[in-house]
Amino acid sequence: MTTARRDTYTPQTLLEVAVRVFNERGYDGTSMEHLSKAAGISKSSIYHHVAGKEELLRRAVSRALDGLFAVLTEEPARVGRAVDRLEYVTRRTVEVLVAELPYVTLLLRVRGNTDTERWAMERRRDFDHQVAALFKEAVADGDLRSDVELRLATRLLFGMINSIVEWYRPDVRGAADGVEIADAVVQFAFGGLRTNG
Amino acid sequence: MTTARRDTYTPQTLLEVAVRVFNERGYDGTSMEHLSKAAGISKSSIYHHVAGKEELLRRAVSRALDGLFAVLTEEPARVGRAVDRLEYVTRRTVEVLVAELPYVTLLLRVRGNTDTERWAMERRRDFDHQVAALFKEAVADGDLRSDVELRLATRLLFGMINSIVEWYRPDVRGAADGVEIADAVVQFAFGGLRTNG
DNA sequence: GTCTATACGCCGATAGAC
DNA sequence: GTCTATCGGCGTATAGAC
Repeated sequence: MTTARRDTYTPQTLLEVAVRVFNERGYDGTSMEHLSKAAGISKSSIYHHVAGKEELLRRAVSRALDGLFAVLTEEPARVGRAVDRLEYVTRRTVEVLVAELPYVTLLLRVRGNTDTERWAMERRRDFDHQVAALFKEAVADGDLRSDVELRLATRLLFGMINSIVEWYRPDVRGAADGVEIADAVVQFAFGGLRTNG
Repeated sequence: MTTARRDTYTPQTLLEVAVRVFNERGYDGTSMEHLSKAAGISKSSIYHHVAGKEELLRRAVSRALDGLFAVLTEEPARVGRAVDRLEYVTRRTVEVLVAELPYVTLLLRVRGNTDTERWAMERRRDFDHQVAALFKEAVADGDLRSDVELRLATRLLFGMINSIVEWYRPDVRGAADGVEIADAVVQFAFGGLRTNG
C-alpha cells in the first residue's frame, strides 16, 4: 500500500495516489490515514493540498466526466447516419474509459451518499441520455434491430462498456490497448457473438 | 430510510433490511446506526440476531453465490452442444440475478476489504471460470466467432449480464420480468444489435 | 510543505436492566 | 427480544511549530 513518496505533491499528483487507493478500497472504505500511508506524507499534509477527502473525489469524477462529454462534441459524433455516430461514440467511449481508467472507474462506482456523488451521478445520467437518443435515431432509421426493447438495449450496451473497468489492467504484459478493446466491443455489440451473423 | 418495524426479527428478515441499506449506501457506507434506523430497532438488538455487520454481508453474498452455482448443476447446463449450454447458462444467470437481485447486487460490489469479501470474490471468480470454459468449448466447436478474443468476449458477456443490477428495478410498473430480460440479453449477445445479422 | 499533537464525533460492539 | 448507557478506537479535520 505504501508508495515511495515524492519530493513535493501538487493537487494533481496527490490525486493520482488517492484515486488508486479509492479504487482499491472503495471511496467509503478509504480513510485519510490510508491516503497518508499511500502518499508517504502525514494526514495533515494532505489538507495543505486539498480541502478534504471529498474534494479529491470531486476532482477525480470531474476529470472522467469531462473526458466522456468531450466525445459527444467530436465531429463524427455529430454528423452522419445515426448508426455510424453511435458506433463512433461507442468506440470513443471505450477509448476514453481506457485512457482515463482510474477516474472513470471511480465515477462508475459512486453511490450517491454525498452531494459530490449525487452531482456526478446526475451528469453521468445526462451523458447516458444523449447516447440513448442516438440509439433511438438509429432504430428509427432501421439500422438497429427493433425486437430488443430500446431502453433495454441501450442499458446492456452501456453495461458492457462500463464493465471494462472491472477487469482491464493496462500494466499486464501483452494487454490489449484501448483501440483493440474498442474494436472488440463494437464487433460484439453490433455483430453479436454467433458465427454466420 | 426508516422502515415500519416488525414485531420480531429473525436473521433472515433482518437480512432483507440490511441488504437493502447496503445496496443503497454501499457496505462501507452503512453503519450499524443506519441499519438500526432502517430496521426500527436499536443497534444492540441487531447483535441479538447476528454476530455483527460482516455476518450480514456473509449471509447475503452466500445466498447470491448459491443461486448462481445452482445454475451450473442444472441438466441443460451439463449436456448438449457447448453453445447451447452457454446460451442456457447465460439465460438462467440473468434469471437468477433478477430473482435474487439485492443479494447478487451486493455480491458484485464487494471490494475485498475483509475476509468475507475476499472469499466471495474468490467463489465468484470460480463461477466465471466455469462459464469461460464453456465459452472456449463453443468457440472450438466453431459455433462462436473467433475474431473477438476469447477472454475478452467472456468478460464483455459477463459485464453485460452483471450490469443489470445497476438499473433493473422490479417495482417499476410495466417493468420486464427475468425471463424477458434474459431473452433480450441472449438476443443481444448472440445475435448482435445490427439488422440483417 | 511537512510535521506532531489533538479536538471531537461516529464507528462497531458489549454490559446489564427489563 | 429489546432497551439505554457506555467502551475503546478510528474517522475527518485543525492548530501551530519547524
